[in-house]
Amino acid sequence: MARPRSVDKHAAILDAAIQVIAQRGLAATPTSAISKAAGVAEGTLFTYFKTKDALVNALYLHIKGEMADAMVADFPHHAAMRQQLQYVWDCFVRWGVAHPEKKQVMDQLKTAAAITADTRQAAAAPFVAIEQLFRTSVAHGVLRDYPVAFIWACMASLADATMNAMAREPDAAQAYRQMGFDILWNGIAQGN
Amino acid sequence: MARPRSVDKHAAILDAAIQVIAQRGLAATPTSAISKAAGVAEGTLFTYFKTKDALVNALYLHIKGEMADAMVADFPHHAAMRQQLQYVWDCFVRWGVAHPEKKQVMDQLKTAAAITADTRQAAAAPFVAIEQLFRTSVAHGVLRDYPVAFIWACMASLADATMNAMAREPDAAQAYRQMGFDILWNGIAQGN
DNA sequence: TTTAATTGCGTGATTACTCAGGCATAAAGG
DNA sequence: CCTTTATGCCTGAGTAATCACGCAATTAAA
Repeated sequence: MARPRSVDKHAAILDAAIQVIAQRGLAATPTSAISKAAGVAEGTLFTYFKTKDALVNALYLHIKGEMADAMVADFPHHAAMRQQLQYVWDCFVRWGVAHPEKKQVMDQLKTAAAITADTRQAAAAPFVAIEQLFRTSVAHGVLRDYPVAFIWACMASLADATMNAMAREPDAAQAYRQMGFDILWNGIAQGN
Repeated sequence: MARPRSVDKHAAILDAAIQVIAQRGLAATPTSAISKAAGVAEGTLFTYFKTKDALVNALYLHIKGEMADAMVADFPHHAAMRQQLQYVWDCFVRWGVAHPEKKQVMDQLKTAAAITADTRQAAAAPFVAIEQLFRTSVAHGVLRDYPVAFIWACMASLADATMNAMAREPDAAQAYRQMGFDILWNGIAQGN
């Protein structure tokens, strides 16, 4: 019976937040800059997000969800585990290079006090499938018997370093992508 | 002919900044909180550091310098390269566990817009010795022929993941320390 | 006696969020 | 199909709070 909220505006605000935060840094971006970039009034931002912190948490979930989507699409369910892992790695790392602003924002949000523990937990949910891949690989003896959470953390941190190298030297991006994966694979795969 | 600046106060301000920033996050720590924690007046903080950004940059250099010191002391110059690398790794990772507040602050500063490019470059200087270790290792065929800067980035990121795991599960800290190093070593050492 | 550190209140700038008035939309009723 | 009406979105100037830093008076070292 009333004017509905606009999905477009919701998305525009999140997109604007990505652009502005990537450029200016989270601490230096006032809500006014975000609303202005989104093409809405300052007040409107607060009908879509109760507080700035709420916006930032929503942004975190939004970007993490996109990352997970990119890694799950076209997953080679019947390939060998090494191929599956490489697929996940490639998606991960390519996503970062294809969306540098989003990666920069994630770098900021990772350590932001505004992100609650609940949000961090919820953001991990879409990645259970990949954790399952690790679990299976360990069970089959393909990977060394390390805690799955630790393997995941090592992969994420290596991917981060790799994406930075790819961004810094775009000409050698493909080489770094493979180097990074080789380091990961040699690090965690069971030698024989 | 005049009252000299106090080395103690300079140090007290840096120490206080570490404590407060680790607890509240960089964005949420006003200079007043730092000066209060340091036991000096607000104005005094600004005779030791021109601006808040200057303080933050000095803090970055201070902590990075400490890290480098921890890794260079008692370095086993005549040991095998694997032992040398493991020594560096152990120092690095133990430093993080021994100084959790400092590590937290570094996590914040790593992505802080306040840190200038100059500061980042200056902070890298004390680590040239370790970069040299990598260079030599690559030249001798001990490590794979990857760019030294990339190897360094991978080590730093893996160390970060390892320190987080050690902090989360102190009982398994030693196990994680070794796991992390094994992953690194297997990842970058030349197989034969 | 001179110089500069020290103090802590003052201040101008910034910012997250509010709110009153206006307006668009969806449902109800004809 | 048109009108009515209730609902809640949209706007942007306003506000209270916060903060980095300045400054005039005071104090301590040389």
